[in-house]
Amino acid sequence: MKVTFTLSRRNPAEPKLPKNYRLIYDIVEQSGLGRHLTPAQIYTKALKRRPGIGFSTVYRGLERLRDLGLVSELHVPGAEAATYEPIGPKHAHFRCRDCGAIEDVPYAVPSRTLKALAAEHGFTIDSERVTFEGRCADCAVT
Amino acid sequence: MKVTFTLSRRNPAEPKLPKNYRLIYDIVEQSGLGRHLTPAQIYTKALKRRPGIGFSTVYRGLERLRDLGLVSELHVPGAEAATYEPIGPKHAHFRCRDCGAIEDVPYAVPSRTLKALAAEHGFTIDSERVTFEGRCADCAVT
DNA sequence: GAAACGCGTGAAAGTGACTTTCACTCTCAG
DNA sequence: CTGAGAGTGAAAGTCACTTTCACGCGTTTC
Repeated sequence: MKVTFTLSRRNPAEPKLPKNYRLIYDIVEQSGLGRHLTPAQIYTKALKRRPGIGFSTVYRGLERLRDLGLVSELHVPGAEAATYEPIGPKHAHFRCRDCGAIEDVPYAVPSRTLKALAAEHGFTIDSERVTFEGRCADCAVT
Repeated sequence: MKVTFTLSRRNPAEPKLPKNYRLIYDIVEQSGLGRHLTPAQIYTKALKRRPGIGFSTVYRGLERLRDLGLVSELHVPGAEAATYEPIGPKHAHFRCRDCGAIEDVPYAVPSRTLKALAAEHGFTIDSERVTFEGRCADCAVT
């Protein structure tokens, strides 16, 4: 799945993404949907492809990519670090309280509901985050 | 482990909960529904009522109260620290990306949906967290 | 009562995820 | 070629939170 060139095709006039940032983008993208990488994991993978790359570069890259809307940042309560995933269809997350595994869950708050809430409270809603917690199939057995 | 605390609000005259934990509970409780206090804020309030109380005691107390299900812990992406609120009806949270204010929002994932998701994926769901992000009424004007 | 026990306590040090700083390097328009 | 600005890596800093530990207070057990 070569999405990598859509980036430049989408807006060729846009300033080129620095190659390290591009590398980080590729790593997250290639992790695939449903995978959730921590900055440390991304750094490890990046090191193999570009020895000498710094930790701070990875953080900076993730920050930039997040701001550009190219990757999605995810904070899950109970998880020690943030995780990053490719942009995909809206979904919720499930975290197992025992093993800490994070799974994608196909759920989104109905847009009708969002509109109603926004109208009622007088705010605008840009994004939503839904996280479930419980015990995953594997841990439930024990 | 014997649970010696009966913390029913109907009988506050029987505080078997260590007094510092009770103090912390009272502070969160008195903050009222819809308020969200950080440990630092709670510590400040606690200091006024019981000079000399330690930071660690506040953290320990919150941890205990959370485990006992007496207060609710809330991690909001973008907010630097966790916040605590009294136990109340299930609701979602809204955070303004500009001023950082956190508001309660009356929304909960339908229990029918929860059951369906749990059955489909083979996990059990103990809790859910829904957070919206956007611009609040005040900040939208500017 | 007195001794024994255990939970609660506060200060301080530790941890770990991120962030900032800074001197250096690379890139590229002019 | 050249200079300005963006990017970079190492290291130090920040900050929320956790752990440790010696002490103390209250309760239990003679």
